[in-house]
Amino acid sequence: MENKQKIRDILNAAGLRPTRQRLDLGVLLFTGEDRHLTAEMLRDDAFANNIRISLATIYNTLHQFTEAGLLREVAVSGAKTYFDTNTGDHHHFHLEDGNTVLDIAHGELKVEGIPTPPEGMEVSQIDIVVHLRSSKSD
Amino acid sequence: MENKQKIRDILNAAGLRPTRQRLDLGVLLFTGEDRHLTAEMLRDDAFANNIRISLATIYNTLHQFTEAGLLREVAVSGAKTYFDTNTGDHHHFHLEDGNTVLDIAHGELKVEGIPTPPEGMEVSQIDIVVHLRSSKSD
DNA sequence: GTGTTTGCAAAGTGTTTGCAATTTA
DNA sequence: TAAATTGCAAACACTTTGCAAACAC
Repeated sequence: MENKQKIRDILNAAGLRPTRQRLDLGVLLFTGEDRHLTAEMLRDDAFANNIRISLATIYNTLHQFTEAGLLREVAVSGAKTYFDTNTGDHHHFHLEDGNTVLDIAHGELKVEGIPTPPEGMEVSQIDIVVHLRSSKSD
Repeated sequence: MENKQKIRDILNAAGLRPTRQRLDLGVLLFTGEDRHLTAEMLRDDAFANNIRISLATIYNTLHQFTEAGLLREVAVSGAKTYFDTNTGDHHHFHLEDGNTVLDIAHGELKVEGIPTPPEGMEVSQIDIVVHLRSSKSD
C-alpha cells in the first residue's frame, strides 16, 4: 500500500517513529478528504477498519501530530476537542447538533480591524466559529 | 441594599423566582463591571462573600440565567465553560494561560463576507476568539 | 398547601497519567 | 539493548442528575 509509505515519510519528517499505531492512524487521517474529528470518532473509525488501538494512544497520537503541525486543534464549543486535518488558514461552521464541524473555505470570511492586544501580548491565532441552526420553517 | 431590588426586578422580568441563591448570585454577576466567569470562579466568589451555595445550584443558575438571556455562554477553548455578563454583540480575547477571557470592544473587530451556510441551515451566532500569547522577547 | 428550587452525593463525560510490557532503531 | 511507545486501569476535571428536604407564592 503506497499510502503507508507516504505516511511513513510524513512521520519521519516530523521526527516521529513510524509505529504501527501512528502509521494506521496516519492513513486514516491523511488519506482522502480533510476531516474534523474527536478522539472518540477516530477510535471508532479505527475499529471500523479493524485497527485495534487504545484510546490513550489515540489521544497521545493526536497531540503528537498536533505538536508536529500535522493537525490543528479546534475549539468550537462544549467539552469535546476537535482536531482538524486542514492546518491552513481557515475558519469553521459548527452545527447546533454539537457534533459537526465544517470548514469555511479560505477567503470566504475575513476579519477586519484586528484589535490591539493588551500590553505585552500578541495575537497567536484567530478562531472564528459560525454557529448554525437548521432553518426549518415548518 | 438597592442592588437586591434591581436584581429582584431582573429576575421577575425573566420569570425566575427570586430565591436567596438567585438574588445573591445576581448581585455578584450584575453589579459592577461585566465579567467572564466559570462556575467554579463564581462559587469561589460567592464563598469569599460569605454566600453558601452548592456547586450544583451555581450550574443550574448559570444555565437558567443564560436561557433567560441574562448571560451568554462563551466557548473559548478547553474544558471549562465561560459565562459572559455582557450579552451584547462583541468578541473575545483568550489568553494562553487558559484562564483569562477579555472582551473585545464592539466594533473593534468585524467580519467581512459571511459565508453561505449549507442547505437548510442559517447562522445563529458568530464567535470570534483572538488567542493571545505573551510577547516577551527576553 | 402546592409546585419550584436547593443541595448533596452519586454518576457521567471527556481527557490524562502511571507504569509494566512491548516495540523500534 | 537502550530508548521510545503502547495499553490498561485508575485518576482527573468539569458538569449533570436523582431525589429528599427546604422554600416561595
